Amino acid sequence: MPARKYSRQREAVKHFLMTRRDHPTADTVYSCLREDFPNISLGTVYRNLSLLAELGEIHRISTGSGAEHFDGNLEPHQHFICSRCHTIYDIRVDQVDTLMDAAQKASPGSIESCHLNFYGLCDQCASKGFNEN
Amino acid sequence: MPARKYSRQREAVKHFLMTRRDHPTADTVYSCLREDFPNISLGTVYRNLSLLAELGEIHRISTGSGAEHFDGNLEPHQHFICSRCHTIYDIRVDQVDTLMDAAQKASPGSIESCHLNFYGLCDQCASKGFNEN
DNA sequence: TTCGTTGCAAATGTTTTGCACCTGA
DNA sequence: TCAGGTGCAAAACATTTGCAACGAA
Repeated sequence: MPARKYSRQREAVKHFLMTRRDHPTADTVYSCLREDFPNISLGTVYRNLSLLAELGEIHRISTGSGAEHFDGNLEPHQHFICSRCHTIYDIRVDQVDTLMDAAQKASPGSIESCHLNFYGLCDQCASKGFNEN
Repeated sequence: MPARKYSRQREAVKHFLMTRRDHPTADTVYSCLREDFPNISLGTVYRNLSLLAELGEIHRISTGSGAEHFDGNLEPHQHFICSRCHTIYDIRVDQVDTLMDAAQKASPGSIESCHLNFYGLCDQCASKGFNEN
């Protein structure tokens, strides 16, 4: 890994994610940062998102539909993803540490992290009378 | 949802996944099926994978790196994904039902399924002396 | 006959990369 | 000074889609 230098852009990407309570995609980060950095490029946003994720300073969320989402919230938490509107909600489940201990016993390697996504219809969509399909 | 007709290709996609113990990508499914169906197209493979996943006859696995993987194993199980070689291992953790009950209480919607991925270095990679980065 | 399915190819959407220039240390 | 970072544009991937022909019911 090469040495790292300060960059205004990287700082802005991280700061932006930390002040959001939702889970933007790279493209959303790009559009929003453009307001402060009219010349920032999408490539730079992607490069910094990948780097920050690798450093563990942000989290990458794969929902299984379309683009990746990013999360600046480092508190341990999990996600509920609505199968209809694809909104990602934060939820907090306590038993995760116990779960990881149990999983470690059955695991072909040393577990370092765990992504726990719950899927279903969110209450908003349910109240609009949507059913699953 | 439209009525469904039998198709040799869809049957082959499903059969292929059920006989594999690993977790192929769409492209792998395509390449392997080409041996039996020299004319099958990638589009058809994608269409059938999506359809089967929607019907719950196979599972879609998002690892967060590159293409989606598919799994014909419908037994409840979870995955350990090596951060270095990206191999997906099946693991079995028992507490998942309890966990889902607990999550339901904190959830902004009705939970229907849950994807649980563990990340870390697999023993193979660890023994090759790799560290995390 | 009907309508879902296929193969093909083109299109789309997302992410990565090469390169010349810029900038922080 | 110089390695890392940036902007830009092109490329690389992964996946979806339009359409005419095909095939199951």
